[in-house]
Amino acid sequence: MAQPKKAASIWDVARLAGVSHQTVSRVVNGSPRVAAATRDKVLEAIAELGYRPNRLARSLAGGAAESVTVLTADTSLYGPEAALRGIEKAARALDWSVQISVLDPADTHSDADIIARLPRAGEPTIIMAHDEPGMRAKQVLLDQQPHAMVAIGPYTAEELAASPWLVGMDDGKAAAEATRYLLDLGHATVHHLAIPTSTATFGGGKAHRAEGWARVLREAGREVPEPVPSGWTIAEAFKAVQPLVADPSVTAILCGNDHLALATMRAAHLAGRSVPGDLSVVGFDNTPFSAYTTPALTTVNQDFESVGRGAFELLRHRVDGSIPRPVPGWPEPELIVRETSGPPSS
Amino acid sequence: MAQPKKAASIWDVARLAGVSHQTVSRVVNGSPRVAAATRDKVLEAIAELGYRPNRLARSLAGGAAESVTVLTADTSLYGPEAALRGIEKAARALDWSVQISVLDPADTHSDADIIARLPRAGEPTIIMAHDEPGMRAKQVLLDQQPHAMVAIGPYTAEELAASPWLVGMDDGKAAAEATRYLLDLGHATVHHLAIPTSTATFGGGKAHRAEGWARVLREAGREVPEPVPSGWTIAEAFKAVQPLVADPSVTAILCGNDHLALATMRAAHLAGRSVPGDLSVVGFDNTPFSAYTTPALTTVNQDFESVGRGAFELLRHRVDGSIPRPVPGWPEPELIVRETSGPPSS
DNA sequence: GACAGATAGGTGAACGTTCACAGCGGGCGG
DNA sequence: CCGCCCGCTGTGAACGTTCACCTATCTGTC
Repeated sequence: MAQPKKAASIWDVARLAGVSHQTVSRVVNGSPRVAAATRDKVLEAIAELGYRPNRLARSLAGGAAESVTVLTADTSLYGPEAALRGIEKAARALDWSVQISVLDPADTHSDADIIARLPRAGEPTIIMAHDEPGMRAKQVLLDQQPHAMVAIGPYTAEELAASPWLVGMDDGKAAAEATRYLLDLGHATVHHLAIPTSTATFGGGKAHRAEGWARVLREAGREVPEPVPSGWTIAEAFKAVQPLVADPSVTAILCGNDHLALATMRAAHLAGRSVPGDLSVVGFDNTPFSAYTTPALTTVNQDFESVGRGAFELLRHRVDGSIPRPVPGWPEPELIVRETSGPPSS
Repeated sequence: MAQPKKAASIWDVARLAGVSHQTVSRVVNGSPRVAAATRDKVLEAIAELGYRPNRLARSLAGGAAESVTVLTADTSLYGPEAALRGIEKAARALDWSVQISVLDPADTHSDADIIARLPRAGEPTIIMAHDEPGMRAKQVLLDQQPHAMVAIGPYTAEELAASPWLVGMDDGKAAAEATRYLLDLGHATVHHLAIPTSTATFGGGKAHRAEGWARVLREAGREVPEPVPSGWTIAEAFKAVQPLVADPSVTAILCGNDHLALATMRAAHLAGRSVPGDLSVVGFDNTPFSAYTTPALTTVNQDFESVGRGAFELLRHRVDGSIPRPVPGWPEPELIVRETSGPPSS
């Protein structure tokens, strides 16, 4: 089996079935205006030749795109990885193809560079990055092809409602909830080990983690300690969090994600501070491993995979111009209390 | 800026520069047979129109592919994720585009299905999956387009040398090393919590983790306990490992990857067995978090990102028919001893 | 001073599909 | 019995490239 010969084209099928190439096209695309007998002949020829439509040609000719390009931050981060997974799943179910292109914060991306990432003009695109290159990409695409782009990120309900090309969850609200929880436990204040995107736009977006944390502290009339900026890697977090765990007055740390939380736990352990006895640690994202650390991590669940799926659905509707059907919902971020949080010891 | 108009084509550039479309093509592709003056005119026109070649059209017309399709297992696994990252990085550096398509073990994939994943016949492809669908995909592509495919997986040095389309590291050897280490520590035997791909082909591939583990045990004349099969998720591993941690005669467990190891540590902790006092745990992959668990995980480092990069390089050379240059090497798997392993207590 | 060979550039077809439109019958209303 | 519309099908041109091949013009050689 499996002849290494050239793949059959629509013309080969047409010849074999004794019809025109256009009729084959109609059958393939499920047009209703084809007689049943003809359809069968064509279908038979398709089966015999093992014909498969060529995606490239289809797109070139201006047909349906059936392809998404995902512009993303580093996929070693759990959020982007999970969202990508959701997108891929949803796309695969509809037989769309998925391109990925990582926006490296180290590169400077000109507008043209970003457009060059797309296989063709108007290529449906999902942006998953709220750092500088991500924001720039968003702007470029918004200018050039607003109908064929969707951005995933931390947005408030109002932002989501105002911009039909935005998809995401309100990180700020979730961070607020977690902070309030720690305050209610009796902690005088809560410190924050922040992910890069959170500090970069700190004070800007209402939906960012650091912002939600700070808001609750202010509202409660507590001291708002300077957030401690960390890089994305665990190693960087481990280094950045040292002063925090060394300070006995620090009794609660809200971490920008579960990796940072793990680094914090490790650092606390080495500094001789017990968790949650001396120090409460709360993570973010409910990364799969977080339920299995010892002690198990208290964290905020985020269903990134569903968000990815939702982004894909929205994009699809925007592209084909159908009524912007409400994006299928997903679970709100939710605090999951496990073992790393408790009342302060003193 | 940024007119939402249709993108400029090669013809628009040709018209503006006062040359033929072919000359533009030559300039774009860096053909030497263009007069300097003409080239400048064309370049100027390109700049003015913001022209970017259309990838789709280029591929359709039979030009260089500049595109890879990655057929992969679930990207939530560290190995595939890291390798994909390596591929994407290498591809981006050369301005190639990357498609991803996940092979779901739940689906039955017919040969035609697999071919249908490719945007076009002959599309350069990398396969990263050693489960059933992955093996099938490998076979299909080997039949149809051996010159445009590369497979990543656990292979021995001999397999690698024999099949120029294979790339990978010898997991079996690494597992053997880890097992020998535990034996040398004084453990009577070593138990194995196995990843799905390892048990599925258990006894088959010499390069599989379970195989390397069993080999060392046999060579040392030790009892070879039945390997305990686990699913990929931490939750599944946690469940699967229960009998092992409950058994006081079990003093050392080699885990198929770091996630399984984390589950094992957690289970051991809940069962009241201390690590490494009562039980030594060794993981696999050196997943980023593994250095920051408490106690820090002893594991086997695997540089998947480099392997991914190597696979891309190899593919590129195979596609353009250049001498199969030796794939740039990468670090051999290496045991990293941290805190979860030690001599048996009794 | 004619001719081979190189050098620069152009022409038309091909890639595999969709889109816009034209044609051709047959049924049905007048 | 004529004409009209509708259901089905075919024709030709696009889409944006590259490829194979052809045509000028210039250079140098004998």
